[in-house]
Amino acid sequence: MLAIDGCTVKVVDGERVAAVYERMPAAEDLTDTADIFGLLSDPNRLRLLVALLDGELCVCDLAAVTGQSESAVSHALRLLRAHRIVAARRSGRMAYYRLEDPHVRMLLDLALAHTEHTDAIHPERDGKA
Amino acid sequence: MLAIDGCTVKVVDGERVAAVYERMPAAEDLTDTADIFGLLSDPNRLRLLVALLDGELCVCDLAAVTGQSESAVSHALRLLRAHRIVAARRSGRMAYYRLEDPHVRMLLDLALAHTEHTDAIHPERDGKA
DNA sequence: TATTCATGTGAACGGTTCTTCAGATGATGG
DNA sequence: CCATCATCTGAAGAACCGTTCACATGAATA
Repeated sequence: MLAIDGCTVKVVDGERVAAVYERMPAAEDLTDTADIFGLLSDPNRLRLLVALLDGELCVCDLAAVTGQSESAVSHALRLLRAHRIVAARRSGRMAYYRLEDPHVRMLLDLALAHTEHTDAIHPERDGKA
Repeated sequence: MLAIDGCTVKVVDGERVAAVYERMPAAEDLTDTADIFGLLSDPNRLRLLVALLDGELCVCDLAAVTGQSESAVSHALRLLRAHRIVAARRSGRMAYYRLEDPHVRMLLDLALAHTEHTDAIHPERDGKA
């Protein structure tokens, strides 16, 4: 038996449950991490970030490379900018964006390194053991 | 000028655009990667996966540790199972789940290692440069 | 200053996703 | 066989997200 936020729940392996519960990161940290993953969960945003991996690009070039409308790119960059994942440099009426968050860069590197030589799993069939 | 899927677009730095476009991973790979990130973008699913980092747990223990209904846990596990991120071992009427995908494990390790000592960015204020 | 151009923005529509509920399945024990 | 228990499932409603459109902003140029 284990008391979690005031409610007692039945469990099978109480000790493991208590131990895992102890090690569980704070709720706030988990939602922050989930937010980051959420920002990377859109193919078009992913394309933008991948495009920025080797250096800055202006909005219209980003639109060209990623095949999106400039408005869509602007919206996406706004989101990424709000989370400090991306930063803008102004030059006249142009805006040059760069990948600012080294943590996100690592996640991207790791993720891309693997997708290149792993067969993706498509959930057509249910993974019933 | 650059021809992308039949449509000619104006660009500022044509060479860079062409180079970046060359290095851009296949659309399919990008959507697969985005899907993975999407699966990690929900706090409750993240809790489940974190709970499974050190070993298998049954559904009801997962529900207890993560503070979700058993139904919600079952739905989440179904999704993760369909993508082979998680696998189930049956023992009578119990189902013990484990983290099956080493790639996802690496992403989780990397992400959690950083959230512990980085101040999260909350987009209350716009990140206007 | 008027025009053009790159970028930014708000509102709205359409699609997807998360949670819940009620019930199904399938194993266990009397 | 009947009841109970752990898990699974489908349907439904609400909340969320991404794209588009029309327009705003603000810099460059004439």
